[in-house]
Amino acid sequence: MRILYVEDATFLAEAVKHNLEKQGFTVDLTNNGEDGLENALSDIYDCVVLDIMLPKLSGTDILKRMREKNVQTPVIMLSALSEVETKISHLDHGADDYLAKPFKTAELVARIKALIRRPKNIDISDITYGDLVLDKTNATLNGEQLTAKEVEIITEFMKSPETLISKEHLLAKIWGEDGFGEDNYIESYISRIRKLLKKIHSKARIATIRGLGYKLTSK
Amino acid sequence: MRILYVEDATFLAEAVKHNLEKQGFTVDLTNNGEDGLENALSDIYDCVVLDIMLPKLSGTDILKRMREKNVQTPVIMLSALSEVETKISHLDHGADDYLAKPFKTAELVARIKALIRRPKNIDISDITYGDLVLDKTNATLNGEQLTAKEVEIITEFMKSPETLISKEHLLAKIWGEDGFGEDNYIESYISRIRKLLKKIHSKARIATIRGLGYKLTSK
DNA sequence: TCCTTTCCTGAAAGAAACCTTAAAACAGCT
DNA sequence: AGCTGTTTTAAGGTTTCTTTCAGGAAAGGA
Repeated sequence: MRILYVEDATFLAEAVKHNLEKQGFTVDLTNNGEDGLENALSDIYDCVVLDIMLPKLSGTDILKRMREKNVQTPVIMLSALSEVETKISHLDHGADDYLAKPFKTAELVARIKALIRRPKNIDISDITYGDLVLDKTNATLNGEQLTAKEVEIITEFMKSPETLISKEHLLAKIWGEDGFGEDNYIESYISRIRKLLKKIHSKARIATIRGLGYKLTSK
Repeated sequence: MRILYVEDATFLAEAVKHNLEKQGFTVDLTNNGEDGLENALSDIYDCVVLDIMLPKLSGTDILKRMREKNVQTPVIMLSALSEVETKISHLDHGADDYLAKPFKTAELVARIKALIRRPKNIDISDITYGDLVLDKTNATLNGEQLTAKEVEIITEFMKSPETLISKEHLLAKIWGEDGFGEDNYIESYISRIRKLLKKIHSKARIATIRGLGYKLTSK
């Protein structure tokens, strides 16, 4: 498992690198945005960790360019206090996760592992889970026509099945930016998606975990 | 929102405290490093403000000890020295922000608010103790579904197993602030958690230490 | 031992989170 | 502009969690 870590604070970078290597990862370290981008575009990594504040080219820019070039490596963004508000727009731009500084290395490791073990075929048009087949090109779930928002939501669940997904996450990822979405948007869509699952006679269902979120499960 | 402010200059301390309280914060004041550390380690604050020059124990030391003990409360450092190097070394040690004296109270208030509303990293790593596995991602304990409050309480115990945890601590940490909780809340939940542990057939149990609190133990 | 305090526990009331439905607002077409 | 399908809003109903209450059990002190 090979990881690219772009970070200019050498002190931190070395510490984290050491920790990740202890976990059996191979870690490439880059201390500025330009080199970081170049490495990231090589598309050989299993996961890319980007600090936001970087010399020459910001982490946000790297992420944007990666996705433009259709490099779909999982990305985790790191940020310090002042950049915190941008969390949502990062998820929007295709980051897979986000971690505020300071963080525990153990937590970064946990998140990297979570990203790496999740199914690879994410941006390919078909995602499957159990008896479900989501065809993003045609916007159908097992043949049933979906709306744009339905596709986005179902994608989130199918990308990480059996995993809790919070309303905040969905709002940030799908309604984006200033997150001025309401919980009820989601409740409303969940309701419709459940109807759909029933119609399809899928074994999978969306379970609610009160106070925390939802998860797609077939247990 | 509860704030700890460790400052030996009484004049300044009182003024700042007053201002913060006007903003609706609850403020605990400590005028020396030792007491400051003790309070900080209680881990019930939403933010800790540390002067650096303190009698008995410096702010830097308090910060270091906090992070050692894995207390991740946001910390703002105050100091008369405005040199860049000190700033950096504090941020390295895990401070979240830094303010040079003299400062305007409004500025401090603004920074505290910024820190507090910052989205917390949700710790997704599993916590284990003996035969127990708390999966915070899915809100389960050895597979059993938990409610939000149950997760919070069990987290406290599993973070510090074999350690006495007082009701006051739990109330402050989970029900927050002004002690608007009743002891019986906890007794009630402890009861349910014990049932759960039995159901799981765990060797661990929650022992009562009369008059003082509870602890998670497997002895 | 008896009395007081503290704690436990189950059941019921209350509160909060969530679900569902239908209608209004909106956006993209022709 | 009018039509169509999608998204948002709103409201009331439902479920589940949290708090409250009350009676009983255990612990400790006199």
